Amino acid sequence: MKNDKAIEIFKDFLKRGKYRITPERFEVLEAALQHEGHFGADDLYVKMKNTKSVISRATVYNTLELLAQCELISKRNFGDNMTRFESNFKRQTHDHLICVDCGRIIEFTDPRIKKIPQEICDNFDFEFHSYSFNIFGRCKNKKDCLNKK
Amino acid sequence: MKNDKAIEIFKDFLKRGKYRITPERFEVLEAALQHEGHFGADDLYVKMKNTKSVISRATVYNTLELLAQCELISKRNFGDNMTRFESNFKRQTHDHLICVDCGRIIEFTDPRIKKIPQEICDNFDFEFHSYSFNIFGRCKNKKDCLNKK
DNA sequence: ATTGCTGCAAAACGTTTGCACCTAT
DNA sequence: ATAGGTGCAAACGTTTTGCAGCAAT
Repeated sequence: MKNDKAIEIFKDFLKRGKYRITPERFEVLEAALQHEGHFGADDLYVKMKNTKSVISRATVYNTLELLAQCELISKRNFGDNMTRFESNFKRQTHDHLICVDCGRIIEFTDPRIKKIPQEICDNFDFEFHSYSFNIFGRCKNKKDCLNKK
Repeated sequence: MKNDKAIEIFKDFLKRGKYRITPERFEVLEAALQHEGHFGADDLYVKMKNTKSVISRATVYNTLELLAQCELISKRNFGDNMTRFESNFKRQTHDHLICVDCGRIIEFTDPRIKKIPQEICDNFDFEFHSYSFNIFGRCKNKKDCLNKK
């Protein structure tokens, strides 16, 4: 199965941090990896509940935090006061273009962006951790517009 | 007084949008411009209340939204589920470097970043609105570290 | 056996809304 | 006169917490 590698990475991370290996944590990992695109913690909780899981909200929130720490998933923030996650597993790093009308999220990569964060950190005597580059606009082609808002 | 220009800009914006000119709105503008650095909407509300204002929470939130619309202030999001604002008035655009340990926010500018957002929007047939570029790291020099977290 | 993790519910937090009154137009 | 804005409080949605029981070490 293709998630075996992720399971192994998570297990190692838990061991290294002296966190316990529990079935619930792997249940959340499984659900997070199988989720398409970006999702909120509560979305995932509800989705898991709908598939007869007995997991608790707290465990989902806690585990997503751990998964973000070991970089199997990324935490995102698109300015709507809701933390979103997305799987990093077997995906290249990318940035986001968000339509302020309909909320549609487009992923893009630009080679010019890559080296900037590390350089800025060096300039200010910071140890680089992560960065987020979000561009907000309006999609002109309204055929694609989801108009969720 | 140096905020006269901002008051004028806001007044024009309100007229253009057929919003009413009310003393409360200018009270919020005044407070926002005089606030140093980044602030949350509720911080500003509390600060205004502490200086004997009778303004309501709803008015502060609504007015900050209007001030962001006319670009006298900027809305920021540093990943902690709290919208922050900062005055744009007489300031050059900049990006942010945030310490994940202590929450300290450093502003920087990098000329390479400027043109990217518009280009990306063109590529995807979007009308450019705004962008945010946040870098997260840990400050190595712990003398400066605020250790708020 | 001992912590740490879990589920549950309730609290906390920032933000938004509903409503009656008020005020700028 | 009348839309629209205001203050207040209560509701909202997301996230965090407290606690008793459970399970991984």
